[in-house]
Amino acid sequence: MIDALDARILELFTSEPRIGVLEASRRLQVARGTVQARLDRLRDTGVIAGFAPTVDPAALGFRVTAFASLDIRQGARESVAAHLSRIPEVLEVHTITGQGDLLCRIVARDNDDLQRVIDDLVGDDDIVRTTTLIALSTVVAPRILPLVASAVP
Amino acid sequence: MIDALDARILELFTSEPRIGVLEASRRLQVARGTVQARLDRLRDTGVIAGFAPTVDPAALGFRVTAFASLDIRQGARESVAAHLSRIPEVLEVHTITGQGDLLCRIVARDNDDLQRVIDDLVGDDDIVRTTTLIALSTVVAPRILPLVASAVP
DNA sequence: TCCAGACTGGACAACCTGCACAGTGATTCG
DNA sequence: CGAATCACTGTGCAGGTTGTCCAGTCTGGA
Repeated sequence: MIDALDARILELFTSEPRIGVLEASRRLQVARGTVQARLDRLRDTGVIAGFAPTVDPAALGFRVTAFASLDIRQGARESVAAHLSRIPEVLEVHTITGQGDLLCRIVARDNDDLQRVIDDLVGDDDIVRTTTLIALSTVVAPRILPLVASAVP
Repeated sequence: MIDALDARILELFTSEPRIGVLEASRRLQVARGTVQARLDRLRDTGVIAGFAPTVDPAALGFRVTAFASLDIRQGARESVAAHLSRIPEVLEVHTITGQGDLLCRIVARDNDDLQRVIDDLVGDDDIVRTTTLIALSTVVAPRILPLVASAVP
């Protein structure tokens, strides 16, 4: 899938994104065209989904992160999904196995605000039950480099 | 915290990251220095955490995403955290309220591979119980723009 | 009214990008 | 075995962009 050079490119651009292709090629001791071609390929194959800036919700004032598990009425997934996507504090929703039907990642300004967001959430009659888990602290921050390294043959 | 111009800058760089400061200033009808100053400030205040490439685990061959809730022995959080951070498939771990003690986001190549990852996970004696939720589909993909828009006064 | 902060428009040198090219080495295939 | 294919190298060029200045203007607040 990817080789050691790809991994080193990903590592380099993850730790120093503003580095540029030329400087990267110098650091990696390869030709500029090679780095360019690798980056193009990584983008084409979808490994690199994009170079969007990473926005920190906490810095925007949304200091509370929580996960909500939703049980929904059968066949109502579409409408619930539409409902959830209209709530800006809902950052991510997955269909899951197990107890609940949907798992949402949500943020709020504080605990009071979280109550408001959850009230918004459950404002849909097709949502039967919810369980909310508040994230108290981040033990391992979102990361991808170890996985990239482990993906190299 | 941020104003409408900040929000438009974030939107623009999120949807077209390779755009550059100059082109952005043209699109937004403001001076280049303004965009540059705003970007610097957004980075200084931590709103923009970075411009790291977004790596898609699925494109790397890790097609299964799951969430594992771990109950751990009291006072063992540190050692468990160290244990988890050594597993590359563990992308993110939070301390949470509620049933479990830790919530992990993990990926694996397929369901068989997920079993291996979970076996790795529970290989720590301080982990008392685990519940695993497999993400079957993504209803709302990770997003931040609606939140950015809602943060504007 | 005055001031500090933000925005504008302009300038400059230095740098980087996108693109192209020929040459080389390794691997695959007939 | 020879040929073809592919990736990488090293190089060059034109054009655009960046980082960094500056002076002037505008705005809201003291």
